[in-house]
Amino acid sequence: MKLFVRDLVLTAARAAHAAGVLPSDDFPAVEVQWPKIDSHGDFSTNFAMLSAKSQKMAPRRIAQALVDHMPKDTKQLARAEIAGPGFVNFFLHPAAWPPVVRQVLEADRTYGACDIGRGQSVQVEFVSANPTGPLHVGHGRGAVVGDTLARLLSFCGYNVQREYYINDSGRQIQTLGHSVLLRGRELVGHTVNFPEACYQGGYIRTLAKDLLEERGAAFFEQDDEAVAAECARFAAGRIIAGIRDDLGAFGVFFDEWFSEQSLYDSGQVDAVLDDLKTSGVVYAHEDAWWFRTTDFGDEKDRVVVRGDGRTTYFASDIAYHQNKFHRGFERVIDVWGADHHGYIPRMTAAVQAVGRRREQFQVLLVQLVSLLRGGQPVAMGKRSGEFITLREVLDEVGSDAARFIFLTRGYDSSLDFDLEVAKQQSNDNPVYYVQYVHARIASILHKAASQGLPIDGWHEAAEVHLGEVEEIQLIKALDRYPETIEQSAKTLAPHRLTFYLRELAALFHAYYNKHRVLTEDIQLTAARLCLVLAVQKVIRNGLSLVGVSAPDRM
RNA sequence: GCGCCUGUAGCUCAGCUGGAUAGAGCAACGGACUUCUAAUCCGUAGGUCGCAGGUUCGAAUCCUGCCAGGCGCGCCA
Repeated sequence: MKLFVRDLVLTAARAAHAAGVLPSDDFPAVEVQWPKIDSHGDFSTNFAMLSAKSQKMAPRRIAQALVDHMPKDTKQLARAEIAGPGFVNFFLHPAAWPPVVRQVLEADRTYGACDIGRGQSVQVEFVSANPTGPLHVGHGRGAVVGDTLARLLSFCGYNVQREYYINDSGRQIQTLGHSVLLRGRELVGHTVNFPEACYQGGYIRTLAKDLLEERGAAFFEQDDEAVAAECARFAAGRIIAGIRDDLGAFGVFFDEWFSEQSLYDSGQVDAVLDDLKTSGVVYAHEDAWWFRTTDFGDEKDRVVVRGDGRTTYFASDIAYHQNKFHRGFERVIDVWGADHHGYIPRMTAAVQAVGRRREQFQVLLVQLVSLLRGGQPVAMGKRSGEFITLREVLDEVGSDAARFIFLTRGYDSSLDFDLEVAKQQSNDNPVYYVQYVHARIASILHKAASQGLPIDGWHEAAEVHLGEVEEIQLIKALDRYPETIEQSAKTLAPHRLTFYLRELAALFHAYYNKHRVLTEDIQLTAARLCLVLAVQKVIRNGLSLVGVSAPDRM
């Protein structure tokens, strides 16, 4: 509907120019917005103010010219008026709205989809937690942000791939292997001194026990590097499998689990370092190799190969991101924890050094989650291993509530996740508020069906019988859905979708409390069934993009 | 010290990349179930958008400088 108004403005402007009222045909991009106040109409445009310069005219005079040349042959437009400094406000005829309901019903699951992506190949990399222990709530937030973003982008015509990067190389993995080995030795009767640097969590013992069952006691009696490596491989494999299960229970799935080690095995790390050495981006200083990230705006150069010859994490990350682009992604989005923000300048430097544009690489920093229970912080010791896992949270509050709550704020502000609130089946808990709409409508439809009423799609009665204020407001909200989707995809802001859903839900609940859908009047009932069915579809579509179920009963 | 994020109602947060009289939800107070689900709704109250300048027709939004909180600044990952 917004597009319709945009066309009105443009044709009016052209007509005014043709009639000689507007001197210039250099028009700005037409912006149409939804006014907050009813008296400002259904839509408004700031076109007159924006073109004041190029027209060399006062905004209100331009606005007048627009209004004078507004197409007269349209039935949807009731009137256009000038207001304030030069806004043109559009008032639509109530009959302009019901066709939106028809669009929703006909488009069904594809309502709101668009093609701004034009098949562009995008990778979203998220979670990517080290395989040294189970996921916690913070990872959960990253998982939901990344996953929902991927769903949104793909709904908007992007060709999306979801990837999890496994840091299965380097120090942490060695430590993991060592930790398991030591716990294994304990199990077979040795007294060991368990260093603080090792992983303290109880899951290490479980892993050791599993390994003991599989390989027998003799395995832990050996004492060499190979055994520790074996432990590491075993433990990492198990942990990743666990992570995969936990994410699956959360409705998060990946197309690719990419191994860091594979970059070393295939020689890609060495290859990219060699290339960068020849091009001079990587240089020797003292006894290490440095990346000239300052050339790309970083505050200091960064080491890629240490004095002892070992590469840094950064080195493999350069190779990794080069690899991403080699695989054909035109755009790469990384979702990171906010504590990694210092890493962004060097990573964008790396992306540019391997020949890509800065805009092709974006990082989303997801802020911290504080876990609470009834307002009190839950202790989340890192080293101690005393933390609540994502799995435990899911078991307690359920995937729907957890996912929705993670999206009730923008990812760039920190979030309090209260277990008690998340569990509550009350209006403190926004998931149920939205889901309840779906259930209520399902219930209406159920009853309608039992009375033999038509509930399968568009009915012409809706053309003339949807005129209540609450009905028009609902339809206007339905009309806004496609743009909400597009905007959240464009700005990479999945939380906008949950906010929209709450708004739509509020409008529906208000409508529901004021008007009955099933009435004595068959035509009216048929019309309202159409509306309510359309609302249900949009709720269902929106929830599905967020990865939340749309129950028929609650 | 430098950098990033945040600062909006008592609390938790939105605010459609610059629009008109800044919005929700909690909490508080007062109302609505014989009806298609009260996990809901209606009403009341609540504001110097951290502070000070600047940019322009117009600023919560953009720029600068302060103030406060969080995080980061390794040849760690």
